[in-house]
Amino acid sequence: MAKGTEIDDLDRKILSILMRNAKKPYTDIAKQLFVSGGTIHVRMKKLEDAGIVKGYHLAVDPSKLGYDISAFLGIYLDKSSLYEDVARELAKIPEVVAAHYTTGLYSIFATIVCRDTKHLRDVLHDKVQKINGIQRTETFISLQESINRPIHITDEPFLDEEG
Amino acid sequence: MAKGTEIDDLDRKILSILMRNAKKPYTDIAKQLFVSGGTIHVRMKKLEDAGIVKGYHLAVDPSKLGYDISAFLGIYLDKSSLYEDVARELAKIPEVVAAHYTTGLYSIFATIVCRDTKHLRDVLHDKVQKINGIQRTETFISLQESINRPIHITDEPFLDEEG
DNA sequence: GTTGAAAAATTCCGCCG
DNA sequence: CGGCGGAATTTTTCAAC
Repeated sequence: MAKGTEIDDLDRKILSILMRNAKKPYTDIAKQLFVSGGTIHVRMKKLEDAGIVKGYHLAVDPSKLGYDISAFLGIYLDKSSLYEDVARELAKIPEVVAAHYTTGLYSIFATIVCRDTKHLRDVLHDKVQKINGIQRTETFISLQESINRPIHITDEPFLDEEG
Repeated sequence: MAKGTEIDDLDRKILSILMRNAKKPYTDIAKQLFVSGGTIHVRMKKLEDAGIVKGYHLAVDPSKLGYDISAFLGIYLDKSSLYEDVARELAKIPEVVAAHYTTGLYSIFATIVCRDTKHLRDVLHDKVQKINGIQRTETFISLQESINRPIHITDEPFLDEEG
């Protein structure tokens, strides 16, 4: 895996700012970091071309859209070699927003977001449990999300809007 | 909890598009949905004011920034009443990117992102295990992330870039 | 990495259905 | 009242240095 892209401190600072507020104008970031707007643009193009920046996403409040329940699923497989097949089936369930192949107790760790407890029950019973290769699942319902933030990639404790 | 904001199908479609690509120009979205650019702007302002849109984030590839290990932590507390205190301490650890108070086996479910196995070991041993009130933890290392996507809020199976 | 000018997008406001 | 359309402002983009 060739590593043809050097990331310096300026790149990390730009990313750190945009991870928190992707709408911040390049001109503002430039002022904050004491470089020109063009430099931010060139750096971002490099980071996008290198695949380091994967996309720009809107963060929404699921509960305000009627999605009140999120839950984590620890999934036991009949055989761990079935991982690919099961992951493909999980991807077909729109309520599944994340899935990881993991070490430890479970083979797959998935996150699902549902409207209410009935919806959750339906997804688990009618969709997840029907997937071939899943032995059983353990469900952890999230009662409260206390932390949700991007990874921290700079030395600074905080680097956010306003310059 | 007053519910003073009605979300219609147009709002949901706009959100669905921007959740996948927050950089998409309002003018493009307007064309795709057969309304004017001004309408997109007004709707987005409403959605932001209502707190439905919480922010705009850059998605980055952690491994390309040298963060190769992500892991899930199932945390057992001495007493579940300690949740607030423990959550506050977890928030001080920069490597902790998510934490949920959950039903089921664990009291808290956390996600951490680290550079390598040594870094992970240091975070677990020197930071997490030192927190008062944590009885023990179970660690699930993610070997592969197969699904990671926004919640699905429209009837359409897909609604993305290009109009 | 910078500058400055052209192109594009966002934002705002008066008008219409 | 909610959507429309154009004009003013701001931002992005891209050349040459």
